[in-house]
Amino acid sequence: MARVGLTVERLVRAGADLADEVGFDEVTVSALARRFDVKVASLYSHVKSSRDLKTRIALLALEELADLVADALAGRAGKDALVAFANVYRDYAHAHPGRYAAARLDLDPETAAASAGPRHTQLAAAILRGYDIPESEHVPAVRLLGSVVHGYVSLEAGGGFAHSAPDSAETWPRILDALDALLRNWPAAPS
Amino acid sequence: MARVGLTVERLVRAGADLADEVGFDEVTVSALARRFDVKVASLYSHVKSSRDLKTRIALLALEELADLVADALAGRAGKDALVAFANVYRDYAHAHPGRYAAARLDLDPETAAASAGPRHTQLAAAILRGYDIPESEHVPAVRLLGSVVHGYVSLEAGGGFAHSAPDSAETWPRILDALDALLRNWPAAPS
DNA sequence: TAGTTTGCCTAAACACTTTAGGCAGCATAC
DNA sequence: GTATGCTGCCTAAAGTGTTTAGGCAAACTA
Repeated sequence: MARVGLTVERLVRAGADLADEVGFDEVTVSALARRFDVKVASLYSHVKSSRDLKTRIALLALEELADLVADALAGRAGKDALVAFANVYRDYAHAHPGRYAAARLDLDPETAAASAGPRHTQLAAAILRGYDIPESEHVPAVRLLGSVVHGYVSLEAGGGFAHSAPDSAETWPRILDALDALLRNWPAAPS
Repeated sequence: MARVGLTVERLVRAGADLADEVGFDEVTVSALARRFDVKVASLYSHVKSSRDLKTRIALLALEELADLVADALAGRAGKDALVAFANVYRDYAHAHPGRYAAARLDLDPETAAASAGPRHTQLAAAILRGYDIPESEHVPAVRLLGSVVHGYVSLEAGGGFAHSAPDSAETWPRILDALDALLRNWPAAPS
């Protein structure tokens, strides 16, 4: 019985690759075992359950994404930063659809709090430093930013823009122009 | 063998209810059979497969939503229409989380084209009539609108805003204010 | 080298999906 | 009012995924 050298890390990484290939919903403990040419039960020493595996893949994706965003934002400000920020998500979703889907998995509150999720919020907030938005409006502005980026990327991934012209790649820069314009002219809060 | 009177319509409606109760991912032919107190195999005369069932639930949800949006938009224009439009989606997602998730199912191109999906696009486009946006910018504007609404609602549903103040219900009106402001001051396309 | 840990195994129970083939309830035709 | 046929729900069975219990051998540790 040759030992293959399974570890949680290897399993999670392979699971993420599998997700990118066949879709996050298709990631299964069985499929992962096949990929390592190992019996299914063997994985259960490393991973508690199918749900646990998926959660770990989600955490990996969130980390990777946060690292990429942090890199992209370094040394940029204003629209430059905004565009870089948004493109990281969109490019990642295209290059790693399974991982991106994983990053959208509903985590339970404690897990979510310990994940890279909050880092994403902070990074988004950092972009606002390049714009003149009152502190009190930062939360809604960050949420809008996240909504637009996630919304566009996810509708695009779901084929929502596939059957109308022009191509979704063409309208994307316009979306960013609009977002930049909005942040430059953020409306005053009503009295 | 008392006949229960299964029909595709009853199954799909019950499936949608089930989705709202336990989550769309948990909707299963078996669970549906249990709900009708009928053997699993019996459902397969009405529904081709589990995938078929889910697709039909998705189509139902898209129809319901489009009808609600159409109703809400009747007799409204400008920001009034925008707010009504966005609220339909958000309220629907809160009241019917499973149906809303179903509406986001990836449909194959032909099915998607025959669904109420295109109606959603048309309804969103109708909102722009209340704003002064050049025809050539309608597509990006509609996509932005859809992205913000879907993005916010889906991040909210995923608990993305759950662990930061203020409550997501409080920032929502500000998001709509911002969206309205953006549509009123849509940036000119770069030369 | 002996003992302990630990990695991967076999075996088995349980759930969901899907197909094949059977029998009985119901509607129609006479 | 009975015969005929369709259809709805059934039983049976095979395939796949999840998960747990318990075993054997490989690899550290002394």
